[in-house]
Amino acid sequence: MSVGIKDVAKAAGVSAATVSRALGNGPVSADLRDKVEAAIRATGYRPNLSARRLRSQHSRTIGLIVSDIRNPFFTTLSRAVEDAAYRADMRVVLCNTDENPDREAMYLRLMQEERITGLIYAPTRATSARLGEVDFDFPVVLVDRAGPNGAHDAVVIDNVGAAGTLVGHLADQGHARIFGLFGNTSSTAIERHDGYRAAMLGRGLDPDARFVAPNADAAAAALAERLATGDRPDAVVVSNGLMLLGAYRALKAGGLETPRDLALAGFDNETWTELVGPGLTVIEQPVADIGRTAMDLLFERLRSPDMASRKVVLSGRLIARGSSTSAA
Amino acid sequence: MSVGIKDVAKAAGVSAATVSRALGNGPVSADLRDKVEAAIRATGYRPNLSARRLRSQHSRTIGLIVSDIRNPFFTTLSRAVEDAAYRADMRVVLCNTDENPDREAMYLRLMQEERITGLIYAPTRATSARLGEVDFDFPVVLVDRAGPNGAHDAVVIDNVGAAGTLVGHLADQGHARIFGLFGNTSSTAIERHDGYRAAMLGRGLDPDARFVAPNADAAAAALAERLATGDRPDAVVVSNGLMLLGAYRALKAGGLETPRDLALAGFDNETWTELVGPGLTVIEQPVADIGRTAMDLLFERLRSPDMASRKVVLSGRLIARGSSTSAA
DNA sequence: CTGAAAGCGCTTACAG
DNA sequence: CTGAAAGCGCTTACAG
Repeated sequence: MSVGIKDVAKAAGVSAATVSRALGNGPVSADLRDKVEAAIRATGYRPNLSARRLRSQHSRTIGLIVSDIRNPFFTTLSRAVEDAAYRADMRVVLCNTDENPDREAMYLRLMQEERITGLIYAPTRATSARLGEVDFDFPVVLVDRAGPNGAHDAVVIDNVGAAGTLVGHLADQGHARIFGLFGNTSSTAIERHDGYRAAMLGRGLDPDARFVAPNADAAAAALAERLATGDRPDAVVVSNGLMLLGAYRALKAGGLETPRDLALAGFDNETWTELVGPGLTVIEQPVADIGRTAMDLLFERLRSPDMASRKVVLSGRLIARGSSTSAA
Repeated sequence: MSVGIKDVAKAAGVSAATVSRALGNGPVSADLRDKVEAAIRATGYRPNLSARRLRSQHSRTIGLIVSDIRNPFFTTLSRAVEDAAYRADMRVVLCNTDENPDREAMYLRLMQEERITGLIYAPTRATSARLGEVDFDFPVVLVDRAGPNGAHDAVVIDNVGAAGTLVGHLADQGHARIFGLFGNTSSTAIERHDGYRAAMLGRGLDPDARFVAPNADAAAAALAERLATGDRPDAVVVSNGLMLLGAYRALKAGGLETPRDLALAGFDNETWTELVGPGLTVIEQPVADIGRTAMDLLFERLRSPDMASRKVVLSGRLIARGSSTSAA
């Protein structure tokens, strides 16, 4: 029923090998190449990628494992990865772990079964620590979250530094009681907490942090709870975009305005942060750059498998907006 | 190097056929099944999906072609599709056309080469019209944008009705000069325009519409231009989330506030629409339902290839917020 | 329930 | 440059 390479060969009066060569720009005379191309058009032939991958032992497939594509950070990252992949004539298999180690393990298995060429990977915290012990059959580039040093190539931002910048900015505006809200599933959140804590202590301020699930609802609940205690902080720092959204909603629900009642700042320059009230102060991450750089590292690694592993650290950029200025 | 099914067979003391059966829960005695499972654990065997697909003639792969995963509508849709796919133990190949017919054609070719099981597809407008003529080797379910009637299964919302609802709502608030801004690449935008136009005429109001590229910048530029003409409309309706964002930015940039100077309403209940000013009035689409329904239709179609084609029309829901209330 | 054999649709040495 | 043949790693009738 479906037309195969032999049908094309027959139609063109050549061997299947010649058709294959014409397809993969192997050495074929112009004469035969024309005949093959005509036969392909006539038959509507489309090569079977499964057969090609099996025979050639190249899947030309990039795996991409993230927590949730709906997180704008990963949405943008995935476009950058896909664009780079398709430019290199490769496919992307996208997987969402929802920060669930079981799903993650299942997808890592899938990556093996797909015999992927390489993996771009944001591991959950549980897995991240053990990343030195496992070895994969393909090169891995970690994004957003680095693993044990030296185990894999990685592209991250300077989370400790960025969190410190945020605290410094708030302190410069006269805030002293800065409450920190951090995710509890990624190494990234831990690092941001470390940067927060170090910057607080460095300025003689008391750290006041909480770790919660990295989503809007959990962040909103945690902030509401913290505000209900009576001794209200005068600024809040939040470790990612989804949590920042939750924090903003909690303030709104509590009838609090920023910066009037409380300063608010966090990570990820999402669309809405610029639009609400006087704008929210955020650290902007070079997300598309992270994706492109990760693909670059991957391709270089494929070329030079034995090169020492590299970690590229990009920096976040402080965008100071109304939510943090004019101290209380 | 890599361990294959024969290595497992040898380790377990059985034939490759038995290993294959144990993997695919074919008929295997408990005894041998145990041995095979032990051998798999011992060898770390992972089946090669390319080989399996080639031999079984089932790719267990769903294609998903959308314009841009960064459009929140498609972000949410893709998660719903992926979740349904992985529940059915299938893979998803995600493609972004950027509304570019060439890219689209290339991805349709890719779908053939992957021998996908079925396709969830939001065609560009150029292709949409010719969809009755092409026939694919796999079932297709259109989403967001329907094609020529009866050609394929489809899941859409009632765009004409929803746009009419929006116009009706604005008119009820006392607005008469309602400017409409619509995308120029999708049948969806056309339908929304039709609904807008019909509702305007039905109320004795003069339609005043423009079609532009469906992105934030183009919408912002078009609205700014329209406002510069002097005879300012008192309400603006916009046909999707990205364009609504552009429109909102243009108002802000022009020092205009909503609803004080102008009412604003549009499609897609994106996060930020609830947060800005008094909130933006929008039509919310049941996006995850659209994705799930599309997958349901696809699976039913695979079961019953000859069933007459079905179009499921879901309805959008009006969420009236501050941006449209209290007429000028 | 189990195994030996054929074959899915390609690509790639090998020989010419 | 070209073709005949082997083989990638599986699954699936076929026979027992």
